[in-house]
Amino acid sequence: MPKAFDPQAIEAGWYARWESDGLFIADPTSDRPKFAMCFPPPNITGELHMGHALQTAVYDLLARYKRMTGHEVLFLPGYDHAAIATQNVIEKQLAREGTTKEELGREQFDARVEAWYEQVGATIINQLRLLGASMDWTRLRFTMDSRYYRSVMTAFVAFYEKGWIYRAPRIVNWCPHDRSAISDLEIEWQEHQDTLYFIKYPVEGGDDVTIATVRPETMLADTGVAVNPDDKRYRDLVGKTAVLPLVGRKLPIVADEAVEKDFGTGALKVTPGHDPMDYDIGQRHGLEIVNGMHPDGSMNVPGLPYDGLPGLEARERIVKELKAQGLLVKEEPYAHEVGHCDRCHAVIEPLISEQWWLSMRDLRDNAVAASEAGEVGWHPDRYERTYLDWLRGLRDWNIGRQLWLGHRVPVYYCAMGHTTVSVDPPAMCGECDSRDLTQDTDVLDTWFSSALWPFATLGWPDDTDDLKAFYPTDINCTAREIINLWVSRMIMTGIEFMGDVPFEDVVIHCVVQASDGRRMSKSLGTGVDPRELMSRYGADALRAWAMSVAMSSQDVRFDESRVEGYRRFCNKLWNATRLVLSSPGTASAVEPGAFEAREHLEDRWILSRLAAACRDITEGIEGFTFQDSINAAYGFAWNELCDWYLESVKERLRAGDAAAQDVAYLCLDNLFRVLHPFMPFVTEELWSRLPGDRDYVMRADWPQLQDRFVDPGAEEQFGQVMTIVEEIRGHRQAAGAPRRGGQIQLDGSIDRKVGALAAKLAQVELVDDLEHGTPLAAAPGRVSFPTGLGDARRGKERKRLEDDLAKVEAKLGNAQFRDKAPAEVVANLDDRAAGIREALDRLKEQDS
RNA sequence: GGGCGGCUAGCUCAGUGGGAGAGCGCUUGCCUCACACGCAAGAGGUCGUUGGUUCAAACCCAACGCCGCCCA
Repeated sequence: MPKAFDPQAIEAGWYARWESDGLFIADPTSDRPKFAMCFPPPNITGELHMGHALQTAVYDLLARYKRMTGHEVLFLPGYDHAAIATQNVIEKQLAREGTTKEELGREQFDARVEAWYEQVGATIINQLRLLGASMDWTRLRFTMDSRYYRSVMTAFVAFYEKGWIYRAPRIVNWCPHDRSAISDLEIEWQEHQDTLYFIKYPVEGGDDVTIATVRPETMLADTGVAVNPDDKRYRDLVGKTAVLPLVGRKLPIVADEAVEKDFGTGALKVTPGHDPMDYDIGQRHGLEIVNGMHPDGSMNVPGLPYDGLPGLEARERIVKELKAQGLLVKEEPYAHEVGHCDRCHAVIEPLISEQWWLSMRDLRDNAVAASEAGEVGWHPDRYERTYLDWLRGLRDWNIGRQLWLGHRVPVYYCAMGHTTVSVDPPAMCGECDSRDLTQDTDVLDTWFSSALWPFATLGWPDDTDDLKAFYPTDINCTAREIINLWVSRMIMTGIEFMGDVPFEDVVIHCVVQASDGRRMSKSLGTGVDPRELMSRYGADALRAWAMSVAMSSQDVRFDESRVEGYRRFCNKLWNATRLVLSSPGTASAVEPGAFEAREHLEDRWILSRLAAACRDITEGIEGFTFQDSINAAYGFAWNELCDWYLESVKERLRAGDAAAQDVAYLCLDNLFRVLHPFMPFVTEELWSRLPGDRDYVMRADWPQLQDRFVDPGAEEQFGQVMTIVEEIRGHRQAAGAPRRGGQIQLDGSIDRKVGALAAKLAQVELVDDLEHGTPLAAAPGRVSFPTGLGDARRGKERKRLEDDLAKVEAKLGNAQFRDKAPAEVVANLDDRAAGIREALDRLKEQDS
């Protein structure tokens, strides 16, 4: 066995063996309890980042744990087409090549997209394998697969037939670069330093009114002026007509409560075609809607000199002209938040546009009710509010996108203007039998298809075995920013099409930040590549780190040294195994029955600790507090098993002591089982090296040690050993004595086993009588070293004890404390005080 | 603007009402036949600030400050 653990040497081999032996494949006909998770489709726009690594580690932990606890596990992988993001990537590629998608044409463009999906899909899958994700690759799904496509069409048609999908003009977030509507959730807000322009609009009859705006170019599409009905300043103007400068359009002046009196002048120019609030005001007062902008963001004002100009250029010229006409009252600096497309970063323009909408009323109400009824568990539970707050304020969903990439809306028009909606392309018009049909050019929002993920991947709308066996799934794990985008929509569609929520629990993991405390950013170069980490530290180390932070708080700064720490932990496990394996003879068993007659204190102690560790680890997983599990495993393995137990039994192991071997193997065997979901590779490797006929730890049973090994007496006594040993070592170091040698004497009140074990571990000789020695604080007894007494430490120890005692006594001296505190708290403190006094007395003996 | 989270050792973070913790880093001593990716012993903290509740506050409450995230 090599001296050091080398992750590269073992990882690929084990993954290939698990996979070729079919360990990842789910059997829908199994009679075991089912456990299913449909892995979220990672965006196929690039490579996996730390967030994906973290999320995958959580999923795979649960998958492996559930397999070991007797479940039939489906862990289904897949990815989505990320229409807008992918189209952006391809367009950037084309731009670098000096061409555009329009020049290329749809067919060529589709081919480019295909090639990209193939390339990036393979990269993503490869990275999930490197992480050790035990996914059922025979069920890999992609949102653009023909089967999945059909699910999406079926959902659209079903909604349409219910009357929930409709086409209507509304204000949308328009990305002039992508020339598509985008979702509210795809907007990034950034503060801009802009100018607030105060512009005078003449009013028929000789008056005038001044409005304030940051976007003067939109005035060309103004169709009204609004003031607050309570605003006394403008009361007389309501009902009159203003005249739009530069254009001459007549603008009714209306009173509307939506107008803020305190903003600007309190008078608002109403542009229903370019502002959501203005649109609403326009609807209430019957104002005309003018669309003043082309899809590329340039001005659409035929007959005016600004027609066709880019927005900003138009703004400059308009301001200049207003100045010339004396209509620009003043300019003020103004800071406000401006929306940008989170894919291409273009400034988003609110724009009136004919779009496909999905009514949210019933879907939303059902999703709210399901969560309120406790059908979905949230971890941490505070995220339920994030979800509910968003849902309650939810408006109809704009599901259409004006892109080249995605699921085409299954709506067909004939020359007569009839509309046919159909899952499969219809041969003829449903109304007039015309065969001259054209399909609507809109595609669906990627989230519309992803919303169907937990059942579309299982074969819906067909009533498949998978669907019957595995729906509803058990867990969805994701980042909190995905709650609204995706989780809520899966819940809505799951209830609608399957009659049940798509998963029982939602687990929200933390966000990994760069070391500067901000989001990792590719453009700033603050991102960290999980593959690089794995190549340096191994997948197990990365996963163990991920589990130590995933659920601990909502953000975590990335700290490479912690990943490195878990690689060292792997190496520690490796060497502990090496030590035990090097002991002569054949271990008799891994069968716990052999341990009924346990003589050695250290054996009883470590088995008791093993049971405690297994319990803590299991509880951490069940409660989604994975950091508690990994901490318990780490602490047990390193601080208890390696530092104390193996040190205690080294000689016995070397001598081929069967009991020590049995206990050591039992500890390692169970430790590797409970660590397997956290660190699958190293545990599989080491478990396979333990004696006996072994299958895979991956399909071993989860330890059920329960109370069999719990032994409070042994814990108490071994605790005594540890404090005595630590004190002797402290004296030794302080005295500058050599590493071994010296004598201790302990009173008869100390158990013989405790004394012997302590002496062995502290490398001193246990004697019955010691003439000159430093008294111990930890136990009645003395220690001496060949080079001196070793009392340099004594003064300090005494000070520490005295300080401690003072604190405790101060508390105990408080009558109100004795009066009101619970009896056991008082008793505990009394005990502590007594213990400290005893220790101090022992130290003082020396002085007398 | 609304919401959420964080502020504890030099760094990254645990700790939810009664004894301030871990990993890394640092200091000192050790290549002790599992491991120098190691062993042992140490140093290091008015637990963001100010009030309040309580016999008792890192922990509960209020206000404030700073950092970050989500949403509008």
